[in-house]
Formats: sequence, structure tokens, C-alpha cells
Amino acid sequence: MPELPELVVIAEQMQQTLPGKEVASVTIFQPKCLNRPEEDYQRYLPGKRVLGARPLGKWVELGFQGGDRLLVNLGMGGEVCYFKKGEEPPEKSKWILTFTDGTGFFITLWWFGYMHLVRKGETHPMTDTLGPDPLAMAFDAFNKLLEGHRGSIKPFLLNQKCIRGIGNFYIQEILFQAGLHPLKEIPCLSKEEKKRLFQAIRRVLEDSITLGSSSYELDFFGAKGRYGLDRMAVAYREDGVCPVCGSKTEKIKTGSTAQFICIQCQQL
Amino acid sequence: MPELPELVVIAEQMQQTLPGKEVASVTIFQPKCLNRPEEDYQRYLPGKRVLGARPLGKWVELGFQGGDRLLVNLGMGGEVCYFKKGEEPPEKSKWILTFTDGTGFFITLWWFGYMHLVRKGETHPMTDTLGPDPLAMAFDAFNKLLEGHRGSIKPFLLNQKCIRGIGNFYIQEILFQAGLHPLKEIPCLSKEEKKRLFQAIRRVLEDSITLGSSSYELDFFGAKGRYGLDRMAVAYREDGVCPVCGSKTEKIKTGSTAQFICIQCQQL
DNA sequence: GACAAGAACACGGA
DNA sequence: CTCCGTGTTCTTGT
Repeated sequence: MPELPELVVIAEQMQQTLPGKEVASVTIFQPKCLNRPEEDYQRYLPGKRVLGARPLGKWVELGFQGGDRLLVNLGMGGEVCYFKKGEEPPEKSKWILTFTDGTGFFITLWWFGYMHLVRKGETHPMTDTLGPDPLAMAFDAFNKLLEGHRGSIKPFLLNQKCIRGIGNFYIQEILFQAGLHPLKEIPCLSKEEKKRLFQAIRRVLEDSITLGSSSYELDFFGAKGRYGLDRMAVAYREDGVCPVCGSKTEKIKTGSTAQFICIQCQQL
Repeated sequence: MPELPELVVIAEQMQQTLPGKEVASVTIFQPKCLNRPEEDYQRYLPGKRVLGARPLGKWVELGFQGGDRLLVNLGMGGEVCYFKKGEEPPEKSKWILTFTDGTGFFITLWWFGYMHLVRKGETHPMTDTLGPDPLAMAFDAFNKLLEGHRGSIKPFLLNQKCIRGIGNFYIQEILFQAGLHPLKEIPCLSKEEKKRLFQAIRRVLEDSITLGSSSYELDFFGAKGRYGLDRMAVAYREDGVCPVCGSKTEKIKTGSTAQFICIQCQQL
């Protein structure tokens, strides 16, 4: 599922492509993904120009003239994809937005996902309450953030209200690089461990962004990223051997998620 | 407030004095301390003989013929005291129980406290859910107990559902002797720290029992114990100097309770 | 003991 | 953990 790097890439591509375009029409095939009546989308979007796009954790925000915003969450395996004039969006599209120049973008979802319209001045609980962006954060702030919390480190990092954008794909490599067990208690982390964690988060997310994000997801132009399993030391390795130390790797349950760890590099 | 050592001493004195005596009457001056209608006490206790007494954390349990039990909690600064035939209980008594031989005991309270009557087969949530007795526990069990919990060590030790009988008086010396800061997180305790803590609990509580318990409380015969502030390294020391290392002592807030610590011997 | 806040967990639902 | 509710239970802190 798309996480921070994918959304950073998609938002950047949108930002390069869409500002200035004027909405011509919106077609919705899956009304249950909306946060308000379908008519509102038809009423408020057409005629508005795109001002810009930016990532918000696992969401992307499209800003329009007048202050309205479209907030998109791709859920599991969703895709937002641009199409040129004359191109046809695929059959499976759950949402199609066209601009007056004939271009547009479609969204596909294979499970859940959201296309929320938020009007100027309105609140949006799901993105208003996101924790800070890990890449826009100094170590001191990260350290402070951890000091205010107890419990295991993994659920904390996955909680979008604590820190935005990390999901169960990248966290596996992050915790491996930091040398931390997912169930390590936050209050037990030493300053050095926090530093390693902070740096691992930056390194993993930035590496992926640099490579165009995950090879399992498609970007705004339908291209795969180049950050694949070959970048991951332990995640989804069926061979059961840590490429760093040669020890056994294991798949363990951590709350509702599963995770691969190296029993040697990531001890409790 | 009477804690485990006081209750151990009182229960032992009751056990030496009361078994075999038959209740003649019960007089209650503070019905809000009861768990059931006052009439029940009058109806069920007179005519019954005492079988025995035992401490339950900060409670003392008096068992009667037929399985009824009287559970007494002295709250803050309460007192249970025996009187001989012909002696008069003080004016301030909130509860008086006399035996057919003319002896009896009275209870005084100055804040909260309980005199609960529990009939055979009934449950009593406040004592049924007490944690284990720290003096009847092996280190392994104590270690296991800690493994199941998060949060600071002091609130844990004060929580009667985790471990019974420790209050804010003895814990100060316990944590000092263990060299632990009250806000130390349980998951961060090393095996050695847990061992020190376990031993400090035993040493402090047993020392006090040996000396007849706290010099601030009265036992079942109205006598003061000999465990006083002179036994405590840092608690309530206004001079601000640790007698062990000479460092500064401090009074800090730990949740709802205050605590004296030595800043050198008890670091986070 | 009242009360809030956070953490874990189990649902069902979109 | 995708996010939302709904609960409960525990634990901490005030």
C-alpha cells in the first residue's frame, strides 16, 4: 500500500503537472468512498483551477481556487494516474476527473480508499490529526515526541497520529537498520537508539523517494518505482538469513501486523 | 496511613487475643464506611465466635464462625484498638465491638476507612482483587509480575491490585535502598535492579515488622512501633542531605503522591 | 474514589 | 495500521 515515499512522488508529479488546469468534470463510480454527497463534487469542482498538490502522510492533497481541497487516500493498492488528451481511463476506475484541456486523472482502488472533498474553512479529522512529517523534523523534536509516549515502538511509528506516513512496508527496513526489535518499549530506548531510529527513518524514506518509491506501486504517470525488496535486509525474505550478519530471520506477529526481523540484529 | 507492617502486627495481636471470644454487640457511629445496611451487622455478628485474624495488604480480616468475615481498612490514620473489661472506648470511636467477656475493640478513623461485613460465599471486590503479598513471594514470581507491566515503578508498587500492602510511607525507603527513581519505567529495569528492588521490599517491611511497625501508628494495644524516620535515609528529611552519599535530597511529585529521593542514589 | 488520557485488543464496516 | 467507528480493560496521572 502506498506510504510516504509513494505519496511524496505522486504529489510532486501532480505539482509539476496540474497547477493552472481547470476542472471540467468529475465522474464517480464508488460513492461510498466520499465524505459528502456526490452532488457536492459536481457542484464545487468544475470550473475551479488547481493551485497545487502536496503529500500529507499517506494522503495527497489537491488544492483548488477558492480554498476547496480534494484529499485522496489510496488505501490498499490504490492508484492515481494521469491521462493525456485522447487517452481513455481504464474500466476499473472508481473516479475520473477531467480538465478543460482534455487531460485528467483517474483513481483505482481494489479495497478501500477515500476521495474527500473539504471546503474552505472546514475541518477534516483524518488529516487534521496526523502527527508530524518525519522528514520535516529535527532530531530534537523526534526525541521529544518519543518522550511523551509509552508502549512498543512499532505501533507508535505506525500510528498516523504519532508520526505520519510510515506503514508496514517501510517500517521493517527502518527497524532493521536501527537495530531495534519492533516490540522494544519506547521508554527503554537510549539516546543512541533514538538517534539510530531517527536516522533510519530518514535514510529509508529518502532512499525510496530518490528511487521513485516502491517498485510495488505505480506513480502518477503509471511507472513503477525502483525501491524493491532487494533494498530490504530482512523484509519478506523467505530464505531466513540476514544478509548483514548471517543469522536467522523470523516472521513475527506484532499486534495486528506481521514483521520480519533478524534475531541477532534486532533484540529486545 | 497503616501499611503492611502495621497490619501484620495488628493482625498478629488480634490472632493472639481474640479467637474464641463471642460477639456481644456492635455499635456503629459512621454508617458510610459500611458495605451493607447497619442492621446486617447487628443481625449477623452477635453470638458468633472469632475464629482468627489475618492481614490482607492494608486490610485486616477477622473470621467468624459460620464463615462471615469482617474486613477492616483503616484508611488514613485510623486505629483499631483492644479494650479490657471495664475500660471505656474513646469518644471519637466510629465503631465498637464488644465480646461477651466484657472485652472488645474500637475503631477510630479520621479520613476514609472501611468496616465491611462479608458473608460466607460472598465476594469482596476490594480484597478479592489484591495483588500478591510481597513477603510471601519468591523472586521469580516477583520478576514475572513485573514482566507483565508497563509504566513507572512507583505507581505499580502502590497499586494494591499489583502487589498488596505498600503505601507512600515505606515505598520511599524501599526505592532508596533499591537505588531506583520512582519514575523509572518497569520495562527498563534490569534483572539486577529487580533483584535489588525485591530485596529492598523484603528488608524494609520485615525490619518494620520486627520493630513493631511504624512509630507513627498505634498497634492493637495502643502502643507505638519503633520504626521511625531515623530508619529512613531520605524520606521526610528536611536537611536535604543523603546520609549515605552526602548528595542533595529532593522532594518530587510522582503522580498524586510526593516523594523524597536522593538525586545521586536514585537516578532515572 | 472520581476522572481523564493513553494503550491494547476485539469487533464490524467501508 | 487504511481508517473509522464501537466497545472493554488496564494503567497512569491528576
